[in-house]
Amino acid sequence: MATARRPERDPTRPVYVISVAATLVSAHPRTLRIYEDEGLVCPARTPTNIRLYSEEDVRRILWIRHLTRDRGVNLAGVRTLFELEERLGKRILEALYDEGTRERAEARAAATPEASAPAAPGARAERPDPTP
Amino acid sequence: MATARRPERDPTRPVYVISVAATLVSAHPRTLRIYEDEGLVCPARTPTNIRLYSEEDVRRILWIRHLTRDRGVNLAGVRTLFELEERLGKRILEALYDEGTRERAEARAAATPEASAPAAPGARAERPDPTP
DNA sequence: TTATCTTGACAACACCATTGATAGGGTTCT
DNA sequence: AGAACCCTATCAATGGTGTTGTCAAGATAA
Repeated sequence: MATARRPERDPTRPVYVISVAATLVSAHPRTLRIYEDEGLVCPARTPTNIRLYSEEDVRRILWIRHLTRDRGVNLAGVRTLFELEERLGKRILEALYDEGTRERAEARAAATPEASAPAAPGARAERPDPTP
Repeated sequence: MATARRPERDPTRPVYVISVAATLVSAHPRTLRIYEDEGLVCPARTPTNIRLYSEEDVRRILWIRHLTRDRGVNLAGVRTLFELEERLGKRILEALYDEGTRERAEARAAATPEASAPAAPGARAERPDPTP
């Protein structure tokens, strides 16, 4: 705090209302509500029940969009993938994005402690903290 | 042959023609051909081009049946799950079947080197050895 | 006040999974 | 040789899914 230059860059912070989030992921608000009904995303709510999506929520939705649109996976498949990811502990989905290089991925996993994902396929550049 | 007591217990051995394999997994032969067209199974062929499914092939198909019928995952989702499994090295799908025990799964993964699968969920007692 | 949010229902559209039937032709077994 | 199975390929019916869209009646935010 103090400086107030960088207020709160927490990616878990709920900030986007549904219309904004829908625009960010190129989907209909209706679609986002369906994702929530299916248990794939859980946006926060204001005290007055308005949905607020965080960066992380948006990222998650971008994964859903990628899996469904680019890979043809249905929502049941997405649910299974997410469940598997949670069960196994870590970001297994990103392995799909390392096109053809498994060995190097393992080497990198041993080298870097975090941050190896080239962001979600549809996601733009996900910089953890540029702090200009 | 010889003793015929323990002929070949190799689960990779191609033994079942399509009609038999279809019966084993409760599916139409047509369906099995579709799975193959989709690249989800690769049964061996006789020199005269007849499909022969191994125990492993049958198990794989049982996984497909479980994922599609019980979990509602479509074939694209199955493909993604299989791809992920191959990318990550090993049997991640079984984590879905360990109802509610992740920590123990990790402990077991460090302990046992192989063989932990309780067979495919939908699979009925999976007789690996009819041995007539 | 006006725009945007909430839930719920209904619908259209195109695609998908599965089973099934058909055709013409090859293989296996009795 | 004949029956029963396999091959590929095509066409179709059935039921389900993903996505977008709209309408309603009401709460919230600028």
